[in-house]
Amino acid sequence: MSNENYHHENLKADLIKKGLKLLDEEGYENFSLRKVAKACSVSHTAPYRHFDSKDDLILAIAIEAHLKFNQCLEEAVNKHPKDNKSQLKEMGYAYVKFFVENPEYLRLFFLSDFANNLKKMNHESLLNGEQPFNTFYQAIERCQGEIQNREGESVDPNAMALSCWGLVHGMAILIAKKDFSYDGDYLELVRKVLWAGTFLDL
Amino acid sequence: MSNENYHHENLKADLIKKGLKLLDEEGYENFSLRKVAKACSVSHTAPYRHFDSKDDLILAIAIEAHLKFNQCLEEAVNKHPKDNKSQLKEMGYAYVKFFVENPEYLRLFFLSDFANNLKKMNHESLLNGEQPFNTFYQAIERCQGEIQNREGESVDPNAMALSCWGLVHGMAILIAKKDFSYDGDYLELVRKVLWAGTFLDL
DNA sequence: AATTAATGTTTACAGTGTCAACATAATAAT
DNA sequence: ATTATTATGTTGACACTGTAAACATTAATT
Repeated sequence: MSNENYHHENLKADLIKKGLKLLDEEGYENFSLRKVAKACSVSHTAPYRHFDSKDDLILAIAIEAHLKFNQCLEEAVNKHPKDNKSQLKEMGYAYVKFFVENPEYLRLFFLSDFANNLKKMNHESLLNGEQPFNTFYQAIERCQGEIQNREGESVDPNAMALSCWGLVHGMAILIAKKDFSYDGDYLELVRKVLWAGTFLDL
Repeated sequence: MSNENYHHENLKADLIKKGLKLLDEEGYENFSLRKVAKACSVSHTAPYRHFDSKDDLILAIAIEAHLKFNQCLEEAVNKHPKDNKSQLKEMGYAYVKFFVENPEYLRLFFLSDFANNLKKMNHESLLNGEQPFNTFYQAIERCQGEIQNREGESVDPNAMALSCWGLVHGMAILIAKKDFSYDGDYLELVRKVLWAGTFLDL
């Protein structure tokens, strides 16, 4: 560390941090490698010593964001230590809330390179129990025994998973993207949907 | 039309057509104005005589695609001329099917500039009854009188709309993006979810 | 027939991701 | 301790992008 101007103490971490900030501020569309480099006061090719490509940096940022997301979901679970259904409902609410409050993460999670990045991510660092979709999925599985439909039959686990996840995911996107317009408190409406006695009371 | 090489008979329509094709083939990420221009055998700035910007062309393409989407939804409605609930279920199925078969349209519809383009579109040419989300929304409204929850109470229209739309939208995205992995026929599973006696049987 | 508008082309510019060649600092091997 | 090696930075170049300005040609209007 003799010449402070040459070696940036921890550039890799800084690129992720500043990159996430840039993404928040300017949006996915206006995100560029060179801007991130400039934000870190470093030459425009310096990131290549730490990331293979732009997509690779975005992937790293996405992983970072997933950790935040996962934390939100787990906090929701912990609100209802012994009630599986309430866990799942609370988690659905947190799921929507997270994306409504961080709409830019939607693109990061689900659009960065359409399945490619996310697929890679799933197979790598997030498979060690920190994957939010696993967190969500597991909560669904814990409920499975407790759910019947109106005829008292048990429910197809796959149909239930798709249904729960789809509902929550769809609401999050529609609201975050402002496609669903409603003249009131969106999150309150979500609460109503999830606790209406229909969700999970198949 | 004396010199065929100079004036391209109907460049505007051709740009939209070839643009849509390019989008299908190369994906949103690799879509470029110059490629579309080249596909139309025209200089790279010619599109600017018909569209203000790249986003403006994409918007026009998105409108074109919405018409296709809308057609799918209306065909679904017409399968059940007098049964509002069946109309809505069939429409939900068509909704998912459309995006599963045309995954690239997801980005076009919901990511082209995050609400900006779509918002413009909603306020312009698609407000004349051709807007698919209106088609969907109206089907929901037609059902409203027929739906009660388990306690026999009528359901908050807004909660119902968000719930129906959200479920279908979410399933479409999760499946199209291959985030929901299932070892079987996805569309059959969707059918099961929608006809399980839970959807619309609040 | 002359003027104007519509629709093309060429050229130029700044911004992008990425690669190759080079420079410096930190580390390992002698 | 000196040297060789590796890690991490910089500079410069390239092809590609969107877009604006200046110019050219054809179609439409007067």
